[in-house]
Amino acid sequence: MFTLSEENYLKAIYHLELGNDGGVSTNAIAEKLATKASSVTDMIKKLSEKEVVLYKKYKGVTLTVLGKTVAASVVRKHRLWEVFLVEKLNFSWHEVHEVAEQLEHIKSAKLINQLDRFLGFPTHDPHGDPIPDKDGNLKIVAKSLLSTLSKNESGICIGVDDSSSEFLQFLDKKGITLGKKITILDKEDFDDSLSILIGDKKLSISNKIASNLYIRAHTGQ
Amino acid sequence: MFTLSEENYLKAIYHLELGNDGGVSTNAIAEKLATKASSVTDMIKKLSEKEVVLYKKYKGVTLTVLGKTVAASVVRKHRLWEVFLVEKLNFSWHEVHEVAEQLEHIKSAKLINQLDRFLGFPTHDPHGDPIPDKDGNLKIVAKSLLSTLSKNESGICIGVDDSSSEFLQFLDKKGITLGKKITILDKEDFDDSLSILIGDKKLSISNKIASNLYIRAHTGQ
DNA sequence: TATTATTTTTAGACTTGTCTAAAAATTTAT
DNA sequence: ATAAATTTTTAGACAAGTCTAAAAATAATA
Repeated sequence: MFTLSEENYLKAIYHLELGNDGGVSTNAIAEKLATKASSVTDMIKKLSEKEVVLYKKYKGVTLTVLGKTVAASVVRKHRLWEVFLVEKLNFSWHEVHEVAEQLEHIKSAKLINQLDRFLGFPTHDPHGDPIPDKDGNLKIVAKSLLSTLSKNESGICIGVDDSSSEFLQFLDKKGITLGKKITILDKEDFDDSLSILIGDKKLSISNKIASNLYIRAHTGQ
Repeated sequence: MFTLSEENYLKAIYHLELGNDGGVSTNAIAEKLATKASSVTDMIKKLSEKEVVLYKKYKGVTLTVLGKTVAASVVRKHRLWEVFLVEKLNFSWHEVHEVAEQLEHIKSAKLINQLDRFLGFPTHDPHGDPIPDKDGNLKIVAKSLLSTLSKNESGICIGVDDSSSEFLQFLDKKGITLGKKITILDKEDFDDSLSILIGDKKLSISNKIASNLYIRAHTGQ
């Protein structure tokens, strides 16, 4: 069994490994968890003894198969609870993270399996992130950043890269939500801003916004 | 804000105060929380500084108004989550306690208010215990132990005194659930066992069982 | 490659919540 | 009312998780 703190470290390492493949640095973990590098070293030693991470001094850390399983289970719980909060308790997508951060540590296999069933076995959370299955596997959906589309291309908005409360509330204000069709009307060379059509509304958005929105990738046109 | 441990102490004191009115003893708290009296003394000092309990050395402890509010809020959360688990996630009444013991510490006012609404503002948990309202008040329903009824009297089963997993599973096996009508057919002087009619079934139960079942009290016959 | 800068680890300390063992206060019984 | 038994508190210790400051290792630069 793992403590709340151990679970948080495993989750952090899991997310960091998905970004850069190869070992994860002490400093990167420290920054992600808003703690100090020395604390990370201490915890890594403990996790290493529990055989959930591989660790060589000064060489960074990687999750073992067991570690990956534990981390994925925490992520699975986090995202299922987020779905619950939005679908059943009328939370907005920008309000769920903090609460899910607590709920993800509740220990009960039956609870999470029944919750999964109750929610209809969802595959993605309210931000479009995939929900790991019972074995920790996640179905990767091909996706592109809106900023990479060309003029006249279009697609369905399926996720966000930055899921900070501020960004999500900004999207709410602009009427940008998951599932909506977006078409690039024009691209401005000067500042890479975009003119888009979303639903029946025309909007102008900055490149920064477009670089944080995922669009379902097309095979054909 | 209160730590998990502080909340557990407040809850324990709250439950003990409902039983015996007057100050709660260090030993009683220690037994309830399966800890040592010395640990209780330490924690009581901290709670006293936080002004949630009144404490005089060697004289036991009582909750302040603030302490009672905090404790009731924890109990409210515990019982609402129990309703959720039974009503929505198909848990049995004997499976909910352990999980609710964890869920009761999740901090989010919106979560608990929305959960309350989602469940239809329930007034009692799956064991028949009342759910405190937002202000910590609970509606006391007049109730009697089944063992106190006389021959030919009847009533509705509305709760249990002992809500241990073993007892609840025993009741399941016998087909005794909340909401069912029970009629005393006969009382045995020898061992105070009862012959009862529950639904359309005749059962013989010991006095120990009858002393752990609550029946809605009648004003008239 | 030698030196500087950065990253990582170690050493020692602090907090929270717990424990054991012994002392002090209270209660019970003679 | 004094002695015995019980309850409660104090004193000192420990584990988990964190921190600061300093040392060691690695990486970057001249």
